[in-house]
Amino acid sequence: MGDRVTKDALFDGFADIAKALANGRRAELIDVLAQGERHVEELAAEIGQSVANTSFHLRTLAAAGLVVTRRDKTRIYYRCASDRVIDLWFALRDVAATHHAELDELATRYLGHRDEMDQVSRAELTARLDAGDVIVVDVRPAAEYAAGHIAGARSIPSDRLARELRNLPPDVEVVAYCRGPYCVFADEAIRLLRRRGRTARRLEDGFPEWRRANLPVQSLSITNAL
Amino acid sequence: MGDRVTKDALFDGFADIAKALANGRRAELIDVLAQGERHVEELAAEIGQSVANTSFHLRTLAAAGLVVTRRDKTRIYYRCASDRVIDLWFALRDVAATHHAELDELATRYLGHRDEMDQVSRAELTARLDAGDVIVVDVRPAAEYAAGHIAGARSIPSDRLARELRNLPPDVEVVAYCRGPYCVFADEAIRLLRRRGRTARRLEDGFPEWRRANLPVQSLSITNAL
DNA sequence: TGCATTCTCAAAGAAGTACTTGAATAGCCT
DNA sequence: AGGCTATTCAAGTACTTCTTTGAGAATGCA
Repeated sequence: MGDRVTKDALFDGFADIAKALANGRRAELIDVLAQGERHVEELAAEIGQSVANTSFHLRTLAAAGLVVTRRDKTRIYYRCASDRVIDLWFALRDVAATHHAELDELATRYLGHRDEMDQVSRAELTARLDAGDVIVVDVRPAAEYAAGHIAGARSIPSDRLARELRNLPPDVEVVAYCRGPYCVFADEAIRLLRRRGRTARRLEDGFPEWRRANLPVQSLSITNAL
Repeated sequence: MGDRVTKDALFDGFADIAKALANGRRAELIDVLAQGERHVEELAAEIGQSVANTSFHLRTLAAAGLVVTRRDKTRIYYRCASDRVIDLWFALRDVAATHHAELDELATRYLGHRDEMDQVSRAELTARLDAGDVIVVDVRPAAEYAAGHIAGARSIPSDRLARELRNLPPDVEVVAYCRGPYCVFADEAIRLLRRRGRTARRLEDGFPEWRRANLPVQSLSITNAL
């Protein structure tokens, strides 16, 4: 009790959690799993890795307790172990954005320039949803919409937006959202919508941040309006 | 923009932050630096490592942007780059406590059994400090008290408590605090005080949590009552 | 029961990390 | 200027991690 060896072992335990996140592919996995549960094959496609390597990274995350699994027939679904894991991921991103010297440049290269002023806040969207004068479009992959989305949002994955645009009622502003601040789907959607003459803005951040703010969400099986 | 290679580079950037924390000795350093700034030699003693190795770990933390330095004469003082780093450390500990299978056992082995019911909440201590019917004792090393402490607290580092106990007014409850939930100083102090017949309790968590809750703090140079 | 699907495991090489030792640097003080 | 102190750097060894490949295990369906 109180000795060096035990203290070192304890802090090695904390470091184990950080080790689990200390790989870019695993960070991508957590970012995807923050949207909701997914199975291995989909996750492998999302992070652009082999199924074997994805499985290896998922086991690493599971060994640290960050993700848990559920089997349905031959599929195994992974999900974040709890909202605490999501909060840790947010905190990590936050530190990276504030202090990591090169991250700004990397983010700009991946995302392009984004006009922060041109985003809809969660508070504004809540009010506009109540007023009913806005169409909210979820441009993430359909599996993520199914696992959970903003209550009242409509799913149009970004690769289908060009085709389905005609089905959106005209003369109503569109608000698009995606995975979060480091996701390009909503930005691409906004650009496309504006080229087609629509009024469109991006929701600040994405679905996980909306959910963590205790705002109303739905999933295709369970409705969880708050 | 939006391509695989750039996305991987971006998430490797996030992983860099996690890598910085992915070592037990660096985790200990952050836990100490969450108390306030310290110089290399002290930090080396705190984590039980050589100065060279401590310096190496500190540079690793600095390269990731988690800590920054300040020179004063021949000493170099390290401190956390911002409160976001502290929040990340809290989030990491939180996940570890909730999901890391062996951490509970490691923590109990290091800390011994701690009666959660027997702690003073921050809210209660704030009220009692206003009422003035309590003595608050900071049992961390003197350097940490100097860098910042609870407003109104008195410094008695745990290794000096037995000798200085007689100077504490009798018949007043003592509340001891230290670095946080994974620090043994306050627990040891409480045990000693009770053996000597004093009424004594531990403050929940420690100084960094008090400060992050925006409660009044002081340092030996600057007073920052809120 | 047999076969397909989905995921995990094992081995192996390349790359990266931790800690020690001893030398080098940078700023102080007389 | 010269010696002093505090810190960093460099080299070396032992250990760990990442990714690929191909085999293996668990479940479901016909």
